Amino acid sequence: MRNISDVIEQYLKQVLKESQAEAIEIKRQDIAKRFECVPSQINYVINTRFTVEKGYLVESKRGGGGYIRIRRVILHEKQDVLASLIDILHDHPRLSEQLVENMLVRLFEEGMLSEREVRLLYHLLSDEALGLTAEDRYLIRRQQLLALMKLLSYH
Amino acid sequence: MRNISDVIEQYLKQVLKESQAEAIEIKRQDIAKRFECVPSQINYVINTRFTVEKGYLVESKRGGGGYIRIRRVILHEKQDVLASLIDILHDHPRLSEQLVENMLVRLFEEGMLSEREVRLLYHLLSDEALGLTAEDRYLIRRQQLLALMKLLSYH
DNA sequence: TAGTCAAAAGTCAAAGATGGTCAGAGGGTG
DNA sequence: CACCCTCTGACCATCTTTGACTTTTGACTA
Repeated sequence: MRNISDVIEQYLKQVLKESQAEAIEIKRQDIAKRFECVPSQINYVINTRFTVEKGYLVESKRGGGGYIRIRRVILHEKQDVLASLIDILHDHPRLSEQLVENMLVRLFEEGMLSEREVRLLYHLLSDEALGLTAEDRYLIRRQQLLALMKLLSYH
Repeated sequence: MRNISDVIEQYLKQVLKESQAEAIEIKRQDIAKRFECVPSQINYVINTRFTVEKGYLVESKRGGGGYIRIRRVILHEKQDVLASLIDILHDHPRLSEQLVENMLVRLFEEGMLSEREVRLLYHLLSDEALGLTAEDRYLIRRQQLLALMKLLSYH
């Protein structure tokens, strides 16, 4: 594994998988020690790898007895997944390639898109395919992702 | 071998062949050092020798833990179909919904897209989904259809 | 009860680590 | 000689790592 962030990401996902529960609680300090990095590195990993659109919810508490709780979001209804993704679309003015990818992968994990469809859509929505200005790309992505959600909602 | 680019090309192909995997991951810096050239030389080699038409796919990541991944792919046997569609794209400045539909259906008939994929793409490329001005829609459609062809050109 | 303190976790910006782009110089070949 | 590859380096973009500084919380104390 090339960088420490990836290693920590894998570790946390492993722990999450092994614990049957839908959430795990960690101590930032402990994880930082285990991987010999500064504590804020853990925040970086969480902010970039355990995002809402990827299907994770993170809560935490400071002070004595503090913790970081990472929760895998489980939504049973497809409509709920779509609704939450639409919310995310509205929350993010800048729809980066990364965000688009995260959302598409999420749809795959939820069984709403095939792997091939994800690749296909990701390529069409990439910076490279769209060209234009960043602002225009954000707009197109929003439009097309909304159209996608709409289509998937009455599959 | 007369120039360094050819040497690097051979080297990378050798590594690719020897590793059983279908992809290799390199560090631009390392290769540049090994052949005593500037890093951007590696980009030159990749851009001129490892193109999609030649059956290679290249992905990369910047920053800490960055890499360049070169993947061998098998070209789709229906290159002629794609080429003719690309010609059509270039011949038509105004890519109407109708034209888009025709092209997608053609790809379906050639077995290159599933029915669902056609529906999906048609929806995303529709006037309704795109909004904007007619001129902008033509542009986006061209860009995205070209990206689609490129993607379909290999397995 | 209010104040104090230490123990978490959070934020943010700078520094570090890679890879990408582009335009111009250099060189070989018809 | 002209033209097309190659090669180079300055400058850019992106992702990661680090550390100083901030905020929150709970326990202890006056």
